[in-house]
Amino acid sequence: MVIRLKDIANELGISVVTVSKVLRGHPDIGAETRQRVLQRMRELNYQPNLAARSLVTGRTSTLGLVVPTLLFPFFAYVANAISTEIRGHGYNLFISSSNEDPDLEAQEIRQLLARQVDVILVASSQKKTDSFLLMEEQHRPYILIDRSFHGLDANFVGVDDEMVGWLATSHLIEQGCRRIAHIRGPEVSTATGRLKGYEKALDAHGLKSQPEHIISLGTSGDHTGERSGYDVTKKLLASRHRPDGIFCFNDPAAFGAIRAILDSGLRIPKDIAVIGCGNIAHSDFLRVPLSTVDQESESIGKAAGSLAIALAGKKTKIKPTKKLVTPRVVVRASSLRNPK
Amino acid sequence: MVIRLKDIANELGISVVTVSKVLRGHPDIGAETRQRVLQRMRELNYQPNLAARSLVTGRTSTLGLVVPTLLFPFFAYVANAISTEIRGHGYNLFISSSNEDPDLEAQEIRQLLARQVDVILVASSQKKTDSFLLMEEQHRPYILIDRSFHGLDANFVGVDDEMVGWLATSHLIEQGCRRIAHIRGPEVSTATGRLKGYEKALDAHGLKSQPEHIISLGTSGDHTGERSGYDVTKKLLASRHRPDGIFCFNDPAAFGAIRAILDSGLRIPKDIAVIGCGNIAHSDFLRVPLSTVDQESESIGKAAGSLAIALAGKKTKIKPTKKLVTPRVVVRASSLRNPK
DNA sequence: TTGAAAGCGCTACCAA
DNA sequence: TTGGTAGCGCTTTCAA
Repeated sequence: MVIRLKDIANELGISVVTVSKVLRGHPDIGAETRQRVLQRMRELNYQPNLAARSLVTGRTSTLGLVVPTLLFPFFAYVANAISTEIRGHGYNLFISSSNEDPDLEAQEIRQLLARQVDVILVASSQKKTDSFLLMEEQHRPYILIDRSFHGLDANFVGVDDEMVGWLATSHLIEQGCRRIAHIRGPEVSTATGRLKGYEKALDAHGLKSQPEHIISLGTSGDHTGERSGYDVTKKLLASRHRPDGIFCFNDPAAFGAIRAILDSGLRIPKDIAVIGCGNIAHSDFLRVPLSTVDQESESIGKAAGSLAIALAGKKTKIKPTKKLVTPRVVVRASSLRNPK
Repeated sequence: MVIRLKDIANELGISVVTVSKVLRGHPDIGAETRQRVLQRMRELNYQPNLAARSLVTGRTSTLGLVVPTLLFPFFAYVANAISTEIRGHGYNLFISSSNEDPDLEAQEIRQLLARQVDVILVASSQKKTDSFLLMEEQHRPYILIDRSFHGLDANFVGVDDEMVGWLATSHLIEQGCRRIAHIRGPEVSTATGRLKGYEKALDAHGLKSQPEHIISLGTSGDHTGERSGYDVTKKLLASRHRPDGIFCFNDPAAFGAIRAILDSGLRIPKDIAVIGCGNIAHSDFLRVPLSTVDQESESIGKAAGSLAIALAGKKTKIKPTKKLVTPRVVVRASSLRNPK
């Protein structure tokens, strides 16, 4: 019922090799033969068995993407962009989500290796680098997305997190904030980068970074950070030097921060200005439209997709590529104190 | 460098068949042999080449999912739920997005067929059923998600759209609305189902359905429906019988509707109550927290995933399964006129 | 309990 | 320009 090369060859009284060559657009085939074959393929709706092809060529024209979750829009956007980028190059994309669980992630990577995917793209939530060493060992190219690892010289595509922190903080400073707090994320490169940018911006403007103004978003059971954002903001508001600006690691944390501030009877941005990161959709419909730093997820996905295709099938390991995308500040009401 | 069955067999001085049997947990292998093989596999980090296995077995243990876009949270949630559901069953999921383009969708389906995926899951944006007939022809099981087709007796998993319309409209009626408008979606099953539920609810409560109160969301270039929602609501507000309640096809349209209503100096929900559909994340942080009908995307994904696994490898076509998930009204400020 | 042989559908290589 | 042969890594069948 499913047509094979051999069926077409038999029907037309020619060899499978000839049909195979036509299929792949091989040059040395007679025009007439080519036409006959192509027509029959079309009539029969022939689709080559790509699993069989893979076995011979050692390449599958598939990519594997592992993300912590698709529920967080950033990863959905990246996935969509990769998918769009590789379409038309004959590639297909396996997507699996690790639910932020390092062990599940390692297992997904092993599974994708078994699937012989040409390149693995991973937004990792691991602490250890075992999975990456496994890929190195098997000479499978891989690309880190969003989160990088210290001491691992790998392909990387992500936003320039230090610049994220720098831009967000500088913006608050420009708006007249002087006691700027930072609600930071967990111990991964994105959070440490943003923190560093925050500190540099304070320094550059002669502002002192107060230890009590850097507070960490708990992660336990709070998927997006909304609730934690609320809780830690409450603490910030109670501190001796109440901040007049807060840079939040991500938008959900900022949602929580805004709720906490309004609950306390303070005004945004007059008393406290708030800026988040991620540019979650519809943030301009919020009670207080949220200023944010856009991570340019589409650019990241596009760059990662095309890098993956470039890497696919390269036998020799080439020098890892690092692509840092430039973030962009989106100013809305939550931080706009001095309308021009 | 990549280990094969044969390598292990040679090392241990046994045959590939024996190793293969151990790999698959075949019963008739001696305990000692099994242990030796398993240990060596672990030491070498052996991963079977699944492409080779597929070629023999005719099954790939892969599923293909085609969605219009991952940018719309509903599809991201469904995809995530499918991914979670099939994990641990040894399945991997190809995800591709058609960007709402019927031709691209057809092409993606062909490609997935060539990949020999065991089952195809598709949230279709097609008008024609050619792709589905192709899958039938190749005896590939497929599952329609979210959108069904008239006259196509296929597996289907989705929310009960008629009940969505019924629940939303009934809720508005309970809140005292008497002139209820509906901003409907395009000519696909989801929109027609919700419209039908809307009309039935009006009927059941002795309310007349006014033609001018049913207005269609344009789709051109407005990805989510926000802008169209705004525009058509403006029209509704200008109509002779201004509605006192609006049921919107989806949440973004409702965002637009809310903006239009507030822009016109009217109050929500006092002058006009609004309810959407989809329960987009963070809708409780909006200027006016949005009431909505939750489509239970996780349930849909879970059901679709387990159905897919049940279908995989079934040679004979079995009677199509229809799974209708029950929607759930989420009441927030945009429609709550009579707090208890 | 173990293994030899055959073959899945395709492509690479080389000869005609 | 065409095609025979071999083989990709695995599983299936059946014999030992």
